[in-house]
Amino acid sequence: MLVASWNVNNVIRRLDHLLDWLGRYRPDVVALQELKAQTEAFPRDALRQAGYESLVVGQRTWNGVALLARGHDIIEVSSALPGDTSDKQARYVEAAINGVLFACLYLPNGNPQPGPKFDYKLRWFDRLRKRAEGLWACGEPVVLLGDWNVVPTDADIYKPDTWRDDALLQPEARKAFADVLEQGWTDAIRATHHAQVPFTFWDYRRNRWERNAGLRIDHILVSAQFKVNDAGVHKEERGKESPSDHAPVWAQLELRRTPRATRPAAKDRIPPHRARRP
DNA sequence: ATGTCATTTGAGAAATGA
Repeated sequence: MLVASWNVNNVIRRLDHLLDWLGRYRPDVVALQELKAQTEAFPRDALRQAGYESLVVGQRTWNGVALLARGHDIIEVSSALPGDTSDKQARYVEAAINGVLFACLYLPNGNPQPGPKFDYKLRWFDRLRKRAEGLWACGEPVVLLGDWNVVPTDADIYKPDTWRDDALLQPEARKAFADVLEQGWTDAIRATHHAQVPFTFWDYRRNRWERNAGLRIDHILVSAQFKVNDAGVHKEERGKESPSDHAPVWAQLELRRTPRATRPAAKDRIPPHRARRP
């Protein structure tokens, strides 16, 4: 199963690139962020003609997330991250697709820091950590993917020192990400690239694309039921004319034959009537 | 502080977010 995540930075402006990319790679499930469009304005029909059903949580001007699926229904689980009903920003959508739970997320950027925006980022991250904990424990295969707006380590950025004060590198944000990973999730890019990870974002300013001055802030985390066969970044999308400032990140996943994290193999299970005997 | 890109407000240029 090929899954991918892409912060498209305005889905309407990026529609041609998106359709072209979907046609070339045919991912099974796609998470989109920064739609910058209301739900009614989302190009649902164009995507359906390309073979994709969509579940959209849109918002005027800012934010907006969506899940796309090819050949399977999308069963909505949640259109908001639990934990704060007063939070109206469209940053989270969760759905079941072909027996797998997908959480598409767009974490707050948090700049400038310190300040209220950074506080919001950390609160949002804490709510996500709690949700991830519940999803990990539910026993189903789960994929958490999106724009996490966090550079996990200094190895995930071209030159950390010039970004040291940025919200994306703050120790509190890095710890929040590490705390989610600590639950057991596998970072698909990290697991397949080890020391030399690819970047996923290159700021529009200061010729950062031309200089490959990038950051790794888009992440795909998978639960223990999955084997990550391969993962990467479709970097060429960032080199196109009028690109998003992010490139798509992808992972080729396979369900393990024996989901050990869920339950033991049949031969190892103790029949209930014998287990109850003293 | 700057840069880039796009949008919003409100009617041109400035602020906002990323």
